[in-house]
Order: sequence, then C-alpha cells, then structure tokens
Amino acid sequence: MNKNILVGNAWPYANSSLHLGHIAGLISGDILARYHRLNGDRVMFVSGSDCHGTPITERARKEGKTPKEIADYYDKEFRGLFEKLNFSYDLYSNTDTDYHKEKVKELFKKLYDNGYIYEKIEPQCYCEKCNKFLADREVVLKCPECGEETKGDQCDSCLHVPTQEELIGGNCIVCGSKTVQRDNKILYLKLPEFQKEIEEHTKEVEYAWRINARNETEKYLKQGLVERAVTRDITWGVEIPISGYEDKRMYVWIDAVLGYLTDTMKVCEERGWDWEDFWKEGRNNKIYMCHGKDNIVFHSIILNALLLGQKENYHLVDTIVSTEYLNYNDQKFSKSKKIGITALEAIEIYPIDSLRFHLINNGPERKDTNFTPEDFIATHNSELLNKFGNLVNRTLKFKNLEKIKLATMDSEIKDLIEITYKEVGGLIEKLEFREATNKIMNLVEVANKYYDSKEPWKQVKEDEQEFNNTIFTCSNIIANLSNLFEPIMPETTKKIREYLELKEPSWQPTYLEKEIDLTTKDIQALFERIK
RNA sequence: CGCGGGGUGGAGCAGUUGGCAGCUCGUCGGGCUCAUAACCCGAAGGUCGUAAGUUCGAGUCUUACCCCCGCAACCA
Repeated sequence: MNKNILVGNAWPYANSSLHLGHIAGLISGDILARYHRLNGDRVMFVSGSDCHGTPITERARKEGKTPKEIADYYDKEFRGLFEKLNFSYDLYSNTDTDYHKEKVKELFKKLYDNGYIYEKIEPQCYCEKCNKFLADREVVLKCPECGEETKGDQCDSCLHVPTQEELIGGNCIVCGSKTVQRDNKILYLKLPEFQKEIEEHTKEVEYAWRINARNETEKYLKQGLVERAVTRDITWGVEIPISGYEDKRMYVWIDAVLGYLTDTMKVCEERGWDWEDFWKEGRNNKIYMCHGKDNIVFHSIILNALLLGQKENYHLVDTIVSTEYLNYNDQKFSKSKKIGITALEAIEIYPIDSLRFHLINNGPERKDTNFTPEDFIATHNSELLNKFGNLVNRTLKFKNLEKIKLATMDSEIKDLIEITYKEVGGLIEKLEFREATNKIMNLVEVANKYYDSKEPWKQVKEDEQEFNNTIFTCSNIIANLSNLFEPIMPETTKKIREYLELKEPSWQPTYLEKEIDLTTKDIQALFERIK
C-alpha cells in the first residue's frame, strides 16, 4: 500500500548566494517529503549543488580562482542554509563528487551506445592564441542589428540572437584576438526521437502539474523538439566517456538532472535499499520535481528523454512542481541593485518556522507574489502568534492548571479533526500548499471559537468535569495540529510534542492517552512577538 | 499582430461545469479576562479594468479596447 516517493529539488547553481525566491520554490519539496513520510510512504528526498559549467568557469577566470574554489564555497554555504531551514534531505550532495561523475558517465555512455547521442562536425569560432574553441557567449562582436558591442549568445541591448554566420570574425572574450573558423566535433542528443513518447507521457500525467509547467512543456512539444548539443569546450565538468572527446566536458544540464538518480543510488547503497524502487516502472512509485518556472523543460522534457534513452524501463517524472517567482517589495531580487535579502540574511533575522509558513502561505504557486518585511511580520504576529501560539498558551498555561486530565472529547471537534487530515492531505497532493495551510489555520480558528464558547474560566469554578472536557478537547486539537503542521513548521511541532508527551508524528488523528502533568514542564511561547 | 501571467471592498488573495460576491489581514463598535492587549461577537467598505454581445440570468462565455508584471542582466 505504501508508496515509494522520490522528491527531487532543483540543484542550485554554485555561483552565487541563494535568495528568498529560491527558497520559496524549494520549500515545496520539503513539504512533500515530510508529508509522505508522515503517511508511511518510503521517501527519497534528494538534491545537491550544481558545480560545473561555463558561468562558473568564466567567473573563476575573472577572479583568479579555480572553478572548484568557487563551487566549494557556495556548496558549503548552501549546505549550511538548508540545514538551518530544516530541509529533510535524505542526501544533499554535489555534482563534483567522484560517485556522481562515474554514474553519470555510465548513463551517458548508455545513451551513446543506444544511438541517442551522435557526433556532428561543425565549424565553430576558435581562438588561436588561447588555443581553444569558444562558446557563443565567449565571442565578442558588433551586433549586426543595433551596432552595439555584445556577446555572441544574445545582444544585451536589442536581444538579437546572432546567427552562426554573424559570429564569424568575432573576437575572443579573453584575449581579444580575432577568431577563426575551425571544424569542431560536437555530440548531440537526439531529442526528436523521444517526441512521441514524451508527448504521450505528458498527456497522461500533466493534469497534476502546475499550470505553468503544462503550458511551457506543451509549447515546446508543439514546436517540435530539437537536437541539443551535450558537449562543451571547457575543462571544468564531467568528462565525456567517448574516445576522441578527452578535452571536452558534459553540458551541465545533463549531469545536473541526472543527480537525482545518482543521489538515489548512493543513498540506497548505504541503506541497503533497491534504487530501482524509485526509478523503474511497476514499483508503486511516484516522482516529484520541484523548481522555479525557468527549470520546467529541463525536467519535463530533457530528464525524461535521458531516462527513456536508457531503454531500461525507467519511470518518468510524474509531477512537475514549478513555482512562479517571488518578488521583493514589488521588484525582482537583484544583487547589484541591492534589492531583496539573501536566504542567509533572512534566517538570521526571522524565525525559521514563521519564514517557512509565510513562504508557503504567500508562495508563488500560480503567479508571481511579493515578499515584504511588513507582510512577513503580519503573518508572524497576527496569524501564527495571535491565533496558533495563543491557543497553545491559553490551554497549556491556563491559570493554576496542573494537569491535563483524560476526559470527553467534543464530538464535533473530533469529526472536524478527522476531516481536516483528509482535506489537507488532498490539497498537498494537489500541490495546493497555500490552501492547505489555510485549512489547518481554520482548525486553529475553530479551536479558539470553541474555547470562547465554553468559557473555561467560568467552568473551572462551576463544573470541573466540563472544564476538563474543554481543556482535553483543546489539548487534542493542539496534538493534532502538531501532526498537521509538521510538514510546514517542524521546530514548532516538535515543541508541542514535548509538551504533550507525544510520540512520532503521523498523518492520522492522535488523541492523548494519559494524563499530562504540566507542573514539571517549562512551557514556552511558540512564537515571540516581532515589534 | 513576438510569447506568457494578471487586473475582484484599504492590502493580499478564493471564486470549479454561468444561478443571491467569499476568505485572511487592516479599520470601527461591542464582549470576555484563560492567554504574549492575545481571544470572541458585530459593522462599515466592492457598479468584480472598460465597452458591447450571447443568455431568463455573467466575476464566470464571446468580441474589441485600456492598464500592470515577467520573458536581457550577478537572479528562479
């Protein structure tokens, strides 16, 4: 009955610090992973730092460092960040490990042997002084459209994309000397061969996708898939396991998306599990991929093509969890303009669980949303502290209350709790996390209303049994909130479990089974007011 | 005609197959005193971007138009 669930979080590129927008997308993965674990599913939640590629190489050259130094710096930063955010990864690795590189080479070789990767000889810009082939972005030329000086991949001023002919005679971005044309060997992935299979698979599963993923993927499929070059003329990256390509490296997107697979293999080796349970057909499994909207086609098309090309009965990606963008005070996050804050800065000044809650409850699920410090503080103070925190306080710190005694649970509340699990679970599986948090908050609100209607401050003087029923019912609501909020606010729910002496959380109604002695406990407020 | 997203009470958003316009925050008035002045009740506030059309009936369908935001950059 229980499923094998693979949750893949996009591999952040180790070239700059992550900001809140990245986290707003990646938090989805942690919600799904935690939710499925509570459900008793076997979960593999993986990610890692994407260390290779041309941008890091360029930057290293400019700063006089090695690409590895740059990648290592950010890899370390990302690890610290995700740990503080309590992302429950089964493995967070990076693309520069020997394990990853070896496995990727095997997978690449398989594609080649199966005929999906083939060699093409094409003339390309070559710098005789630097002694290397240049990528488009490494060629400087005068834009034939607007006349501005620009890089060869796209004109910064008029957005014109130069043709191959227009690049002829451009200059090398490094040494400035005039380039010559020379024949180069390039390996291409035959994406068109997978058009039909990917179309069919997409049709089958995309009802569960975010709308932007459907639109974007359908657009590419409609245009018809085109071949993609999968080799690059750089020295920083995964080697090409084909003879004659010793001086080239793999296109980063190929090795990065295969990281989900190599991470799974690694964890399974360590745990004695069968990695194929997560990646092959007929294993009662499901694959989620979580990332921003610009990553969609790499997961919905390229990764699936790489899996199909193995010809080994791989299970394709089921669900694309693609978020829109998060803006900061109505502007895009920008380092140079100093707009927004990095994730590291955010976790220094804001409570982690409140930040997680706010990024979900205010997250860019269907359209770009806006993060402002004022909104965040409103969420923290008004929603979390006033409603949820206060409910816990007014119950567990009721004046002179020494014990939560076993009593009779209000039956309507009991029904509501049971319904809430079903509804919230359904919403999470439909990727409607915002609505899921609203549903849980609804239970909090009902609890506060119930509390007021019972007036326990009167009951305590007039009818002890009724008073005990009220406190017992509220305590049980809180106990269940610790389950329901577990995917969203793991630190807070852990505190509640300590207060109420609850065992491991799970996605089913939980009720106190023994008296709780409050006199021995130091009950702290769950949230502190931000002023 | 480049592509895409969006315009709903002060703010942020829901509104599935067309059927009395909802939620959270904020504001105002009242209640309570268990609680971190938190909680509860009530009220005000919208001609659903504009115009025309289809319909017994449109926020929801059709057409035209207006406005905002992405799609280039260190950036998801």
